[in-house]
Amino acid sequence: MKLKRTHTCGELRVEHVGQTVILNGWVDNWRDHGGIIFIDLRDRYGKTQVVFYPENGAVYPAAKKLRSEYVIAVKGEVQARPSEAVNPKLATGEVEIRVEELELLNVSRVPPFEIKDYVDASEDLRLQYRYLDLRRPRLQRNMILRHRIAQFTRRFFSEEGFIEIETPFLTKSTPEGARDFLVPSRLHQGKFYALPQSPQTYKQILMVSGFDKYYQIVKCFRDEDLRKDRQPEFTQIDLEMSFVDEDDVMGVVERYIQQLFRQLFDEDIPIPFPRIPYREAMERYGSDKPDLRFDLELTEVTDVFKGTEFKVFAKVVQSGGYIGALSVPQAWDFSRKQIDQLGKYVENLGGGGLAHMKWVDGRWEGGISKFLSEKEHQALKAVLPEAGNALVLLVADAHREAAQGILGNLRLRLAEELGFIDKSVKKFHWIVDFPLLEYDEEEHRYVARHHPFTSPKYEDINKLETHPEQVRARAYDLIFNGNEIAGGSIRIHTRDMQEKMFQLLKITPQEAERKFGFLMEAFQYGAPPHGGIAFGFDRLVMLIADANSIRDVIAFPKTASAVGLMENTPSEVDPKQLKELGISIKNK
RNA sequence: GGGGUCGUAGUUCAGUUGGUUAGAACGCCGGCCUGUCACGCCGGAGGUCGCGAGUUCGAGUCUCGUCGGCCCCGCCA
Repeated sequence: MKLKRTHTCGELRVEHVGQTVILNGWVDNWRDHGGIIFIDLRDRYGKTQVVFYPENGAVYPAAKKLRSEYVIAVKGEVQARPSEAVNPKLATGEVEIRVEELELLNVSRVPPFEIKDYVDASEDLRLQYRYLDLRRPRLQRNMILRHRIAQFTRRFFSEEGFIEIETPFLTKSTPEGARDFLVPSRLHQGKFYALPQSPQTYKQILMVSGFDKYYQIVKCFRDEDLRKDRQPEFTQIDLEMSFVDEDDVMGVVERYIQQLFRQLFDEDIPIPFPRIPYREAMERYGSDKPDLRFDLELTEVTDVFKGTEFKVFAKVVQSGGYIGALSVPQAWDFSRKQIDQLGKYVENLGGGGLAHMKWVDGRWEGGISKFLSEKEHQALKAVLPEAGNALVLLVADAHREAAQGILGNLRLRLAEELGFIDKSVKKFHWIVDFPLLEYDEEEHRYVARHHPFTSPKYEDINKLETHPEQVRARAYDLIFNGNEIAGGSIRIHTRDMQEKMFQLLKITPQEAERKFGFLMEAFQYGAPPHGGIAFGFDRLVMLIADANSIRDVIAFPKTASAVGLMENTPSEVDPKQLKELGISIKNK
């Protein structure tokens, strides 16, 4: 190319008037008036209007042929626009380039969709032509935002004394947790590496090595089904610190979030964040990641129905279950159809059903009201929050948390439907005191709720063998507007405790040795007390960018079925490659 | 693995009870236009109605299957 840019397309202002400049970029929009031709030239910095006049016989005919997404270089003088032609919507809107020279750097086929934020295209098309989608201002903004947050993150943790250390991608498959992506070994046929679900064990080993404060912005891999906020490969901000307790880890995270919003967006986020025990979150909001931008709390009404004639509830009460209610004044006039839809939603969540009744003008009506006694009517009214007319939704289940979870989902759905959520509000809080273990019905054993390296709370250690389900973990999750954006814990750092934990998880000493022997051995050489946390980086960026999906903040994401539409992955491989790996494909 | 939803022009969508030649907007192509900026005006081209069966005199429309996108449940320590 002859004409190399002297400025970007977002740069020129009135003070450049009179200068001769060169711009490079893409034809964003062209307006041919028969005589004068205007072209908006675009690059990632912005747009600048360039003007071709018919009097310039050398370039004018070539300008006539320019089309969308052609790549051009223009040389010319910056001129002030006539006052009536200033475009206030454009940062460069007070000036334009009177083109003297034009160089066509490349032509473009007509793109499958327009490179404009205001033009919609289906997501599969956008993913297939991801390079064009990424050329659009919105995704460019998202990627640049992601870059700024990543840069801030490195600067912040470095200044806090954290060392960035890379950990391997070719790692060891582990029995607990998510399904691993496996990588076959050519040099060791029949053996496999696993891509890391997280650098968990490596960062703990780094603590044993004395690195004290470690961080990394790192890819992690989990072979599980996708969601709008879950991709098979995703990025974590991973931290680990030695000689710390919960307050130290949570403290540095709070400073990080506060500084992030202050330095990047000049926004004040108050710290420390509230800490809500897991139990309380479930009781009040029916979620371990409640959205606190709106109220609407659950009410336990189990006692109201002690000795009830209403069979469904009677059965639940007898089995020691839970009955909870959600009283929604704003939904008091919901139609039969709307309530039926809520019922279907509950069924889809795996709930037994949704009971309802309405408090209208001082009395109960509709739904299950006719099956309840006058005493129950009064007791229910007394226990529910004071309100006028309201729709009351009731969920009963033998399993307390199952019922609460369903009510929690209803709470969220109703909040969205009824517009309770103020999008401008940012609510951060911690969930703490998680159960260490939960019982896995399928495997008939306890499994770690967080991961098997999480330390139990000191005061609960004596319950490890007698009441494992009551033991609380030294774990904490950071919730941002109802999204889990970080989770971590204080770890086990002695071999004895780690062995005890594996024993509780019904992992045999042999298996523990085979899978985690290196970690337990390391613990025998002066492992310091340590703990850490990991952020879902994509999620954090998604929430800050106000994007609808994690895919909008990842340059090359996969579809919901884990397919790369642009490059067509996964794909079959050459039989020769398989042979080298000692792998044969079993036909279905 | 299960549930929901969508699939019609290059794109975003409309398409009545199953009935003549499947429409609109944007984009694209051609013409006109010297101050537009999501320019304007005139004209034009453009369709395997995702794919495959079936029902029917007749299917974009109904049925079954299948493929794909998206959302949810399960799953995600």
